[in-house]
Amino acid sequence: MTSQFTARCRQHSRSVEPLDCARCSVRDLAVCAALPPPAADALERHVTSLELQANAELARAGQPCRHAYSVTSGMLRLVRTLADARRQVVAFVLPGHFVGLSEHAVHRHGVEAVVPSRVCAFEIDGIRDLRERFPAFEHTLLDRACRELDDAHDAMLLLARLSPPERLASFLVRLRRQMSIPAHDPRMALPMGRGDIADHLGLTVETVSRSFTRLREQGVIALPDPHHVEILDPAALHELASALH
Amino acid sequence: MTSQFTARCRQHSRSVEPLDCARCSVRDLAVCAALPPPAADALERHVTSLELQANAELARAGQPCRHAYSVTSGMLRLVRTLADARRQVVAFVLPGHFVGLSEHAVHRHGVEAVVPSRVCAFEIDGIRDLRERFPAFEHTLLDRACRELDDAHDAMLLLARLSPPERLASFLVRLRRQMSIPAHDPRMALPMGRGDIADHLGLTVETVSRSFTRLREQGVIALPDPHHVEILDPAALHELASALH
DNA sequence: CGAAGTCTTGAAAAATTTCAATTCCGGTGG
DNA sequence: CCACCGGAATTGAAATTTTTCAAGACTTCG
Repeated sequence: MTSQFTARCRQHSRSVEPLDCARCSVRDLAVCAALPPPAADALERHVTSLELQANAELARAGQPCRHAYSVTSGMLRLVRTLADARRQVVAFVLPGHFVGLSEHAVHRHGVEAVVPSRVCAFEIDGIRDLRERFPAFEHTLLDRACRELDDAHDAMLLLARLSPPERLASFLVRLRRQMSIPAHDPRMALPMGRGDIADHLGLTVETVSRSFTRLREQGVIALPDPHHVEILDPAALHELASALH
Repeated sequence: MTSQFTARCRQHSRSVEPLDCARCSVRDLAVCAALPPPAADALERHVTSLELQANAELARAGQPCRHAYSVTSGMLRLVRTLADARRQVVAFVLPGHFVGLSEHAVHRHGVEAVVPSRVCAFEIDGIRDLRERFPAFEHTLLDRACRELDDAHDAMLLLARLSPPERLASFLVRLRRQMSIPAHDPRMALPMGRGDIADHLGLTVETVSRSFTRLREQGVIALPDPHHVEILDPAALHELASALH
C-alpha cells in the first residue's frame, strides 16, 4: 500500500518502516487506544507510517478517500478552497488526532502538513472492517466525531460573531489547550504562518497582524518572533476569549 | 417521564399520547429506522411525543442533557448565545433529524421551536443502552454525526469567506434541499424570521433584508411576502451559491 | 380593526479589507 | 562569518463593506 503515497507525494513524503505501535508516542491519545489487543494487531497490519515535509499534501479535495490518518508528530491543516482562491482552514490537526472518519467517498478538504510531520495511514477498508467487528472502536469514533462537531460549532460562533482580537484570543487559548501547554508556562509556539491563521479565523493576514499587535500593545502577549507568543496577562486573554471558553 | 417537560415548558408544550411509531411520518428518515424491530420496541418504551408552540424552549444551554429529540414536524433551531446577547443559530433542525447525540453532560446550545413543532423525546439512558446493544444504531448515529460535521464545515466556510448575498443564496439552496423541495417547484416557505436568518449567517437583520432585496432586484427571486420565496432564476441562485454546492 | 412586532429602507458611522510600502527574518552563498 | 536575497510580517492610508442608528411601512394576530 505504500506505493500510491510515494507516487503521489514523491518529493514530499516517504514511508518509514518498520512500525512499532507499542512504542507509539501518541498511543494513549490516538484512536488505537480504543482497541483491544487483538484488534490493535489487526490495525497494525493495515497501517503505514509516513513522514511529511512542511506543506506536503496528504490528500486533495475531490480525491477519493482511501485512507484515514492519525497524526503522531507535527501538525496538519484541513483546507477548503474556492475556485477564486478564497480559503478556509477548517481545522488544525495535532498529534493524537484523527483525520478521515467520515464515510464520504471523496475528500471534502485538502489535508496538508503545516510543519514537518509524521502520520499513520490506515486503509479505509481496514477501518471499516474494524468498526464492524469492534463496537468499542465505533463508539470511540462517534465520541470523537461529537467532540469535533462541538469544536466546529464553537468555530461557527467565533466566525459569525467575534471581533478579530476576540477570535485571535480564542484561537490562542484553544491552541494552548490542544497542545496541552500547562497554564503556568507562558510560552507557546505558533507553527503555522499568519496566512493560515487568517484563513482559519476568517480574516486577512493584515487584520491578524494588527490583532497581534493590538494584544501586544495592551500587554496581553509578547511576540519574541512571529512564531512564538508569550502570554503576559492570562486573565486578560481569557477575558477576551471568554465567549468560547 | 412526562412530568419534567410539562413542568419546564408548561405554557409551551404538552405531551401527546398515545404514540404510534409504526405510523410515524418520518419513520424512514429518522434514526428509528436504523433499529431492528425488537430494538424499535425497546425504543418506543423510552419515548414521549411533545407538541411545541412557536419559540418554545425544549432545552437551554447549560442544562443537563436528559433527552435526545427526533423532530417529526415543524422546525427547531439550535442556538448559542453570548453574555452580551450576541447570538448564533448553529443549525435549523427539520423533520427526520435528530438532536442530542453528543455525549455531553450539559447542553451546549439552546433548542427552540421556530414554528409549532412536534418532537419525540428519548431518555438519554435508553439511547445509551440501545447504542450498546445494537451496533447498527451506533453506526447510524456516527453516520449522522459525520454528515453534521460536514455541514458544520460548510457553514464555517460560508461564515468565514462568503459575501452576504452568497451566504443567503447558499442558505436558500441548502434549505430547499433539507426540505426536499423538487427542483421544478419554484416556491418555498421560510418558516424562520429575518433575525434567525441573520444569526445563522453571521449578519445583521438589516444586511439580510438588503441581501433579499438585492436578489429580488436582480431577478433571482421574488418575495410574495417575508416568509415566502420564489426562485425565478435557479441558475443565478446556484451560481451565487456555487461555493458551497 | 388596531397594536405590536417585523421587515425594509436610508444615511451616517465604524470596522475590515485592499493596496502599497517598509521591515524583519531565515536561509544561502560568497 | 557576514552580507545578501526572498518570503513573511508589519504598518500606513485609502477604499469598501457592513454595521449602527433612525424612521417608516407592512403583517400578523389578537
